[in-house]
Amino acid sequence: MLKSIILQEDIFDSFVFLYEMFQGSNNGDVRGQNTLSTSEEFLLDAKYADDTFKLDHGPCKDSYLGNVALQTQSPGIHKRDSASEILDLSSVGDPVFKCMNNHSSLHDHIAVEEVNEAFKNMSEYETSVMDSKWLQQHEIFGLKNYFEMENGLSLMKFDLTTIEHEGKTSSNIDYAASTTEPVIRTLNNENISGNHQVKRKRLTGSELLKTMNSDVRKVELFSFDGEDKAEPLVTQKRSRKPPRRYIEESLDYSSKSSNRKCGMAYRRSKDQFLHVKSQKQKWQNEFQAVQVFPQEDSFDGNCIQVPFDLPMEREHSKKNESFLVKDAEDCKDNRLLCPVDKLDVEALSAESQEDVSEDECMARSYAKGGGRRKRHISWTPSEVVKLVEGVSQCGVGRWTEIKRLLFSSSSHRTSVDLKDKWRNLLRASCTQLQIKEKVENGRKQATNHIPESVLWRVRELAIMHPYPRESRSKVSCTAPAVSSFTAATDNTLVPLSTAV
DNA sequence: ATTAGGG
DNA sequence: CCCTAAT
Repeated sequence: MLKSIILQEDIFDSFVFLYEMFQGSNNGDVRGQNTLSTSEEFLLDAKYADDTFKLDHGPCKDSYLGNVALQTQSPGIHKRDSASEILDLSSVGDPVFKCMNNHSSLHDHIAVEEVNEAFKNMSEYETSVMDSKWLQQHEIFGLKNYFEMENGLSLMKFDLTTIEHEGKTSSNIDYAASTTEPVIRTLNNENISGNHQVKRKRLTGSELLKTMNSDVRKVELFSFDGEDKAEPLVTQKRSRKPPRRYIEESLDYSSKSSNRKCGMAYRRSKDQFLHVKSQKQKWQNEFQAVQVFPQEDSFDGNCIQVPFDLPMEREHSKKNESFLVKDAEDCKDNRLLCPVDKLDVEALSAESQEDVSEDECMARSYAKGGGRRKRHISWTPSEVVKLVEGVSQCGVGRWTEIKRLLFSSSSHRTSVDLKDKWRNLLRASCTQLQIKEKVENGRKQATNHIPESVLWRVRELAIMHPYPRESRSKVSCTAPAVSSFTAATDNTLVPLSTAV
């Protein structure tokens, strides 16, 4: 039960409560109704905390950690790592609580001993609820939780010094043991360092940690009063479990031939180097395992992940709301976030030198994000035209050839991309044409940024070179519409001459 | 290594 | 776009 209490987030509040109660009720009658309710509260909270811990806490909402200044390449710090990150403060000489929020009655400095005394005076309940001995040793454990309190106005500054771990192949459990060693050890903690760590291990994949270096961090807690002026409270070394991003990065670094980290490099080398499939797939699997990992990294130090997912959302909303954008615009619609992207857009729309700038931008974006997913770059109409032309020349399915002929300059747009785009084009043309047939007078079918003429060519080409299988059904479903139209049109099977 | 196809 | 199977 004690370990559950440790996990409890509002432990500090509980301390405050007990302290107040202790002072208010004047040493004497602490085992009245209040105390009982306190005990229950503790138990309840403990249970709650345990549950939430099992749920792995989910994403963090508060953002006060965004100010954390990272001084190494370390990818970041898991804000809540529960038991494994309980600070080892047992060696702190005279630990004090320091209140940084004014609304608490426990202002300024309060010696832990006082609180401890408060507990001791609850003679009847200390055995059932609190373990005074344990409390003596770990008075401060609530401080860590205090770091994470919702009203936290605190700022954590992590001074990271990575230390080369001797045995690089230390298992996760070993690592965890060393991580939480001083505090956890005394906590009769089979549940914490046993179950939970094992669970964590399963999620992250034990292999990932094999090449980890353990890093020891000196944690300094600052309170800031509106200003940047920060006052160091506690300074303590600790070793912590490597966060997800860190895992990924060292995976990248550890494997020399892995170009996965930078998408550009990966794509490029894909064309040039020999590809070792088994290794690649192994990495992919591991990355997948990592991605399954619950999103508890509320922030990633040097990782700007947001722009990767955000644009997609933006794109959707934008498409729903203002869909009457012109063709020139909508190729930029999903890249409005960072100036780099705007650069990229401009480079894209300026079709001539798109290669160089694209590469540059891509490289930059990948360098930032770590490149777990290729950035979604909208297909420009010119690209679509090129693709259609390529299909008309080489035929459907010869994507590598098309890429070599027309997309050799653009290093993104792999052959697979071409294939996918063609598939999408097919679908788009199908639906759009259907819609158009259905609603002839519909106002400005802006639903497709692709020029209609291009779509017509897509259809023609689709008829000429029917797409292997899946689109066959799609084509067939739209075949009547097309056929009717082709019947109406003069010559549909001469697409090559019909320039766009 | 490429392609088709599902997600 | 990503991932995978099939070739």
